[in-house]
Amino acid sequence: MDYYVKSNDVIVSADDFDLDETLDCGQAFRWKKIPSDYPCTYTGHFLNTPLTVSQTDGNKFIFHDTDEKTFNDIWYDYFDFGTDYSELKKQFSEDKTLKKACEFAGGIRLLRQDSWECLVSFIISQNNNIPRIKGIIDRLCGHYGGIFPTAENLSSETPESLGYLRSGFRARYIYDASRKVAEGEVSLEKISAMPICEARAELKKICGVGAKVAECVLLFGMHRTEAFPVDVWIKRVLEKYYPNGFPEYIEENQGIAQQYLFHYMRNLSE
DNA sequence: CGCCAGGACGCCC
DNA sequence: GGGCGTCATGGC
Repeated sequence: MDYYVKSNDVIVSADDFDLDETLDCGQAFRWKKIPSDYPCTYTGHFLNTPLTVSQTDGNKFIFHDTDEKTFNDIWYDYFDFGTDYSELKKQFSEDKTLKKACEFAGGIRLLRQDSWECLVSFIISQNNNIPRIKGIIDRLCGHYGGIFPTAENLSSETPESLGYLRSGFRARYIYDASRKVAEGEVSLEKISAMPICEARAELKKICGVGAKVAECVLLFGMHRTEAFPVDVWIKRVLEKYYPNGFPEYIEENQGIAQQYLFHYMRNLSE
């Protein structure tokens, strides 16, 4: 990754990075593709910091209206520019199926998202499809002025007052997560530093957080790259390509491998 | 219309 | 421990 500042933009050249593949592969739900003069432009947030970013050609990116400090303090980490994905994909490609998945969408990067937003987002994700998950989160943020609400914000709601989300049975789960986090009964900060088994158990204290959601929070919201969420798509991958188990040598990065496989399997038939 | 979705939970055996 | 029905909503 290399960059320079030009007027109000930070211009980045980065390999192993594709905006469509990274921002629309089911790890984050709040980035929106918008029309622009560039081939591909997305707008979104990390916490309260907004960003509009374009991909101009293969490996050139424009972080619009961004100063050098904001880029270094926020976006460098958010887009995981400190990780060598080329090296990771080289390791993954020792496995035949993963090699195909990496070739299919080699521009996926594991975003370092906010743990609280991830927790709520993946509670909403259960037994749900991606377009509708996005809709519910959109209504949630819309209700709070376009910003993802804090646990304190949401703990003053009730499952009933969350009706505007049309999130169904998940409303009381959102409320329970908000209350427990706001009151300190569950500390996401402490969980992120725990050994992974303890972290899983701690997350599951929240109603509506089971094995899959806990794994997603660990992977996407705490960058625990050994976390391995198994949803229906990954279940199909495991049954079809890994009847004897997933390669052990990938273990500490199996969450990242999972992202390539998820995207590969989901788009295979399209 | 029916089937499905980045599942969790309670109940049953 | 594993199997099964239920949960609310809407995308396709």
